Amino acid sequence: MNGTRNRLRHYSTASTSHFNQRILNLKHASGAAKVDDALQLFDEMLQRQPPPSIIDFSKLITLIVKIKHYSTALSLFKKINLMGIRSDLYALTVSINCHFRLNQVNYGLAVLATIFKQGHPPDLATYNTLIHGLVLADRVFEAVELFKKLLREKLCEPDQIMFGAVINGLCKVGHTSKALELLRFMEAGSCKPCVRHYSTVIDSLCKDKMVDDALQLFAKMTEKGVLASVITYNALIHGLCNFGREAEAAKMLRDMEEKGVSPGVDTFTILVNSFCKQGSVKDAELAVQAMVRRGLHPDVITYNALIDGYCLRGEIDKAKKVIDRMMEKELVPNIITYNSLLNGYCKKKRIDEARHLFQEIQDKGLIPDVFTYSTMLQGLFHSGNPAAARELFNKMQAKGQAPDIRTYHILFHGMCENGECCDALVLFRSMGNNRLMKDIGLYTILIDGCRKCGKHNFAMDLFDELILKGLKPNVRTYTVMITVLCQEGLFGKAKDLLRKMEENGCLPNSVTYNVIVQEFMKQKAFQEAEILLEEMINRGFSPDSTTFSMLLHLIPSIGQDSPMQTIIQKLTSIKGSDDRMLDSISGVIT
DNA sequence: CTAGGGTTAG
Repeated sequence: MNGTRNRLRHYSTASTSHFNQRILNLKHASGAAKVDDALQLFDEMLQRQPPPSIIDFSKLITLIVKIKHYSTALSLFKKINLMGIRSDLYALTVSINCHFRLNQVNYGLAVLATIFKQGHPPDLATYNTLIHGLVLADRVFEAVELFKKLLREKLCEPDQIMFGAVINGLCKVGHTSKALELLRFMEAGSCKPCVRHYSTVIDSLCKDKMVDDALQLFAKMTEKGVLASVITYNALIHGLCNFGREAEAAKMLRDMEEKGVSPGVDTFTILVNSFCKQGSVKDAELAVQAMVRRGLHPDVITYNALIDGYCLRGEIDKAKKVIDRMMEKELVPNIITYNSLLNGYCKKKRIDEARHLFQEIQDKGLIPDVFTYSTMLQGLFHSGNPAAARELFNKMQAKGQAPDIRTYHILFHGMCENGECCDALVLFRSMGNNRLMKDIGLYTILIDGCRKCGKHNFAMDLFDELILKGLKPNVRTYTVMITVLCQEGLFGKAKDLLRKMEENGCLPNSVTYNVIVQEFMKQKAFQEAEILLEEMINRGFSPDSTTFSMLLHLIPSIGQDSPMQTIIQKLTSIKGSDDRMLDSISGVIT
């Protein structure tokens, strides 16, 4: 009797270790066959008598979860349960995770109910899975509520992972200040924040345009002896770049290397992208050289940034050369690569080549996405073919690519640009009460579109309408509206609106002032133009080239002691002050 | 926590 049991146990252990070895082998395997191999192993395990334990099955299924085959994982759990093997807390927690990832939150919660029914209290890992899952499913509020309940009722002691999930959730929904509070709470307590927590909040602050606060937090973190990681630096470099602070970003790169943190391909890609966006592809190329010198290989994303940079400047041939360069490195251009190229053609109104490329993309087996269609739409409108554009707009929906807000911006702008503002308004009205009707950008496009079509009344009605709806006009909306009023000769109202926008917390910018000054000059309201010109200069804005040349043409016709004369003098002396921006940058990255 | 593409005022 005893001998039999021992032999059995011995046999069972041997088979388990056999499976364990194969599970371990699979763990380090990669490629497409991995799932198939795992499934085969699963079947073998299922047939084994006596069957392996739930622990062994969970090990295997966890591998399948890691490659994101959540529904497969769930079906395997179901199979073993049908075979009479009961899930333990670990297995149930993995199931919850799968349901959440599949956006089946309610099923996940049903599994939680099973956990309670089985009489095991959930452990920290279960709660972490729940909170993380709720955040992933965009149910951050519930995640935070659960977290608070756990704290309040002392159901568990939150660890760094739980704090991390909550901080991440708060940042995700834009409550960065709450995340910051939680970070302070951690600093004061026993579960101290680590780089990940700081990095999440730093990244979120940067995305909230509070780069300086992010830098402050970075300094504080360093003071506390927490070492920054590549991710921390990437967030800061990205934030700085987004606000044109490339020189500081480059300094940050230096700083990280001095501290022994190696920048990654992504770090350089951020810089490449940023240099391209602000028009300096030359610096972008230098950044690529710098990364290669460090033994890093530019990837598709890096090359795409460069290609986009060239396309934005209309240098399509150079962009194509970059594509050749990346293909030599055996990197395959993707839809994003071609979208940039398509955008290049469309912006240059090379519509035949754009159409050709659009076909070529599909011949290559790539599927045009919202970006592709939106870009092509814009090209068709821009080259004066609104009918073809409308047709494509229908086609994209038929092909299952739903237009997004930007597609609609392009559509309505395109229609108005082609004199179809009445059709645009009809279409706008027919769209019902969805998010589009509350989009201030779309209203701005329509107002300006009606203005360009000469329908000033429609423009003014739209403005009243958006105010009635409680929408907040932005600088662009006000600027367009001021133009409408000026062109109607309603100078008093235009000036009132200029004051009112400020009262509403929306400061006029350089474009606003240039537009109003130009309109006043066009209609020979020189006194008014002069006052506003003075005001704009005092606020640190300078006339654009149009305003400037209008002023120059005025010189012969105004008196020597006119105030306009002194303004012109003032202007000629500050000319040329903007040209020393980009020099410092190329020198910093070496 | 992790870099890339399409949109609106002169």
